[in-house]
Amino acid sequence: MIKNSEFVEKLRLSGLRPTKQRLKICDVLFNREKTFHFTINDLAKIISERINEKISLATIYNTVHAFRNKGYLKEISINSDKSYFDTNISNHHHFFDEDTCQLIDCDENNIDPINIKKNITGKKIKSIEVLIKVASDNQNQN
Amino acid sequence: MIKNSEFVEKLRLSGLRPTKQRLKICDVLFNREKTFHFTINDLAKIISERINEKISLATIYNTVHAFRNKGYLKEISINSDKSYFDTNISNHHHFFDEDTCQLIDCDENNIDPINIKKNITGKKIKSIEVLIKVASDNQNQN
DNA sequence: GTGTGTGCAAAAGGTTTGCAAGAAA
DNA sequence: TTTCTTGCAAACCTTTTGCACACAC
Repeated sequence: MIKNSEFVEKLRLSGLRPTKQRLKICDVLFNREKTFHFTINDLAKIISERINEKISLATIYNTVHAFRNKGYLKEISINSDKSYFDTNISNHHHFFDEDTCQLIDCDENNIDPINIKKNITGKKIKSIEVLIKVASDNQNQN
Repeated sequence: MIKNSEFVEKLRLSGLRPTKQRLKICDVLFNREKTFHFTINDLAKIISERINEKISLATIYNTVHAFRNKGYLKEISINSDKSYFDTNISNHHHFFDEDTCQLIDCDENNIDPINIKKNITGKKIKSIEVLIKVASDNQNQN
């Protein structure tokens, strides 16, 4: 259980004012046992279920983007109509369950480190993401 | 240079009627030396530049999705506001240049095969995609 | 007070859909 | 003539934006 004052400090340190909305979003995002994978829509739904006052969608977008830019959230590469975020910011990879559209962290022991032998000239590698798409066996697609 | 009759046959074999629009799109997509990475918007622009008659956006979406479902195109996982497709349907990975928003095929010798030691119970691995994001060195992000 | 953050509604952008007209079989 | 495909416009959904008001400092 992370205390409110810790969030306040963390936000201050990164130059973000600890507003009521941001603290509430911190609470929803980071007071969890397991890492949390979500879309903005998921998050908005959880927030509206948990609290009386509503946080505007624009604020949720702002906050999530601010947290991502500060490195408190990771945005996951999936081709989807929506963006997925992850509270686990460590270097790790994902399963994506196509049946449920859910992300699942891939344990780091479950996959060997990726080694890129030759990079694009003049560019720097910013990230390496592995996405393992899975689905039930009895799936037919057309 | 692939002949029109080859496209006709290919489409027929997959149960798709070889319409004028689909054949034109085949020509734009598959009559190339190198593999082609594109968004629907890219494709629509190229089509409208190359031919007199216009193909409706809805038809382009229909066709690209049909081709993807038949396995003639691969959809690439990137978190982006738009979908990216690839005419290279072989097992391979990608660089994504964040400066230009362009995909670049990663040579298969450039990265060792990915080995997933433990899969999600009850699920089958449908694909493994590696995305290497690169950008110019002098990039600051906030 | 000054600057930042919030909320609302409107707008934007990509994608999908419904349906009538057209083309392929 | 039956079925599939196209084209258009409207609808949809996620995300962004502009701006007035509120809050943090």
